[in-house]
Amino acid sequence: MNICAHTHHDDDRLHSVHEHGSVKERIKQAEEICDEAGARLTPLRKEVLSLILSAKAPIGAYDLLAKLKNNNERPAAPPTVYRSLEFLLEHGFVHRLTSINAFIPCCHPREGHQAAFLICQNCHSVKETSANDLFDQLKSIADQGHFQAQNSVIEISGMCQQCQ
Amino acid sequence: MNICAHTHHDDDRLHSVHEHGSVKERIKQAEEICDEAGARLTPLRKEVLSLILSAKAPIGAYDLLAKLKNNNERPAAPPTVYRSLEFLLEHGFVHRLTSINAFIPCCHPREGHQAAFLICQNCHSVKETSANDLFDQLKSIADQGHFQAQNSVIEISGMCQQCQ
DNA sequence: AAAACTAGCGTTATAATATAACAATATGCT
DNA sequence: AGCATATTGTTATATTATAACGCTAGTTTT
Repeated sequence: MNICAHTHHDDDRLHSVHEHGSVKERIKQAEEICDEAGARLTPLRKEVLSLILSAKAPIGAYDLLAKLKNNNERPAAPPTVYRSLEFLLEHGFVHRLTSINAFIPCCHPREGHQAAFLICQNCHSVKETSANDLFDQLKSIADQGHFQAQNSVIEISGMCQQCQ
Repeated sequence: MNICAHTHHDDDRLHSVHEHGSVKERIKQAEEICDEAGARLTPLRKEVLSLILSAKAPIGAYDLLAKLKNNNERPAAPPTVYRSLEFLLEHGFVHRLTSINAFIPCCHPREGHQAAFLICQNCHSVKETSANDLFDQLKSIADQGHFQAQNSVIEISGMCQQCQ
């Protein structure tokens, strides 16, 4: 099992930088992935991804919209943001946290993994965990129900270590 | 592990009736639980619960609102529904499916359990599973992240047996 | 090169989901 | 009855998300 943090706590941020690289590096990685896949990381998409990477907590669509408007002349309306988010989700660069209607970067965009999230209700930090055992179990539950799983949402809310 | 269905498929419905009793019986059970807990299952709350029990698929807040308006003279606005839902959620009579913004009855209101849900994207049936092993694993993930879990959302979307 | 096609984005409008704030009424308690 | 509290009514608005249509620029086809 593997836990990655997306947070504003200093210690975690250091850890996070070590693990994930700077925003710039991660954008560059996204560009490479898009090149390989024949997808287009346009300036708009890049900016939205960059905003999500820079945010130190999950960020909502309308917060992204506001930042887009602040940052530049580019006109921006809700579909501008949602379309970019759709692209970023499809290509695995970000995750949607459905229980809080917000978005965070994916720690391991190449892996196409499913993840479980630990969401701190106090400081809004999020830890992304790729727990293979967990997903094996989920799969066995689905199998026992003769259910063909396509997509899973696992979000645990509570209190992170720093906030306890 | 234990799987319960909330669906309109005939075979499942029979199964479901056998398992859970009729709407009337389940309302009665809710009344008993409220009595024990000193909570008040008012006519409004009872009606909302009854609507959720009668629906053969997850039902949204505004659908409930529309049915309330149809059924009687009682005036109804969004807060009417949301407040009842809040009560029913708190007392474990219903679950919220955050990935589809809808509500279903809880199969085992006395147990105060956490559940995982298998949501069919085709027929909108839902199976509720109380998978203890799964929650043990979740707990161990949370522990490893030194995270104090309060609430978990596990929703798997896909295709149920009948729809495959 | 002109025409047809397409992906991406702009723009306007609206749908769908949820809550805040305050007023009125019902219920339980002494 | 009088008081406190819980519940519901009511109005307004916040928040999240999508539909529908048009424009532009780049690409492909002829």
